[in-house]
Amino acid sequence: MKTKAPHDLETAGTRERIVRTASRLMQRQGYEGTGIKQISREAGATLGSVYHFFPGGKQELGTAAVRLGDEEFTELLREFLDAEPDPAKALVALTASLAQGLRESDWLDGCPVTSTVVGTAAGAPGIQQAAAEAFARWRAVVAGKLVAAGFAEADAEDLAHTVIATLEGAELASQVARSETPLEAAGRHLARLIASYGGSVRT
Amino acid sequence: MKTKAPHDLETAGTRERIVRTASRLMQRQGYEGTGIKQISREAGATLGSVYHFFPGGKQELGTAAVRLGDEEFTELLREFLDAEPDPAKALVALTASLAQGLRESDWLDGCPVTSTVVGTAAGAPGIQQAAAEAFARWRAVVAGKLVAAGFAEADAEDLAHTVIATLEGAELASQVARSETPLEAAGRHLARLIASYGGSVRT
DNA sequence: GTCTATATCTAGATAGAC
DNA sequence: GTCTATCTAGATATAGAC
Repeated sequence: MKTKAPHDLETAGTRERIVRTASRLMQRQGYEGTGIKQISREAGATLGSVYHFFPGGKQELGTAAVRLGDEEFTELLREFLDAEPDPAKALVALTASLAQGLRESDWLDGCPVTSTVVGTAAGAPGIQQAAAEAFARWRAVVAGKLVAAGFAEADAEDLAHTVIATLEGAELASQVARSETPLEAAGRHLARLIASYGGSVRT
Repeated sequence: MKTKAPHDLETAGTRERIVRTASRLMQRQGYEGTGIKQISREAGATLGSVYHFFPGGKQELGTAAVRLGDEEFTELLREFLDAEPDPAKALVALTASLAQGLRESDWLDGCPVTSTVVGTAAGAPGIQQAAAEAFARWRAVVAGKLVAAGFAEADAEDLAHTVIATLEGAELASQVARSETPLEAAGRHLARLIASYGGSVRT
């Protein structure tokens, strides 16, 4: 990798400022609800710069935004899974963190990938594919952790599907209900499900 | 109830044709991606009729569309839960049915409530509230079934959160991945989770 | 790479005849 | 209740100077 991504918008290059602003706006307003002019304005870039870096227009921007959301959640996932040997406990901590993030944003910042891809399946295949790749990567990270914790490969990949699906659904449910309860319950129940394979976590 | 809803668009009244068309389009394209003119055209109604029945404009239409999706999924949920005494087995059958519906629509028809509400949290509180009510109703239906199957009230309501969240997330994951696997795994794992409370289902 | 100006189109919404 | 015509504002995207 040649380009290192600065973590604050001020010192980031123009292209990166645009992608990050697009991701943040689409996370809150969805793909169709976000305008390129709004992105360029809030990113502190001109419309010409946006089309300079993204000649494919809005679809290319949406794809880049989904990929950024992919990377960010992959990192968060790894962070929590690496911090705790027991995958069940790590998932409980992760759901608590997701709930906290939602509440702190006044329930506005859900999953950026989900928010961006929903409602685009018809006319934006690049975005849909980028979202599919994100989900697959997250599943692979979870499955890897489960294997490391002693699960059989087949069980781990199978469980990873439900872990990711439940995290997504619970984040959505928490956002809609404006309540930590769905995510909190999801964390406990995923831990219980994992423990049912013979692990040591009791809930 | 005074008005009975006909189940085919041809014999339905204008107002109902509009709501059903709006729900179907927003299910596929999202709220922001669906235009009122497109709705009126595909519903076989004029723009004047749309604004006659929905003077609140697009937001009122979106709210009505979410309520329709609420009713439809409530009915589907009851249908599957009533057909089978064991809630775990009923959920496995339900996930299979959801997966079949997704595949048959070429992965276009996900949850109409989710598709409509995502990306509208900011500027359409009525839609967000209608979606929250839908999720709450579905949870109540699931919790009622679990109580009837012998679960303690607190466990039932707690589990219902995760059942609904996992169904939502798995339907989304299946749609994005264009694969039945996430829904199929969700059904099995929810059954296993329920069985872990001392039930009789083995998976 | 950045900027301004603009072309083209469609959105949501309204007015008023019938 | 239904229809057509229209208003205004915003969208995506492009052109071309700097």
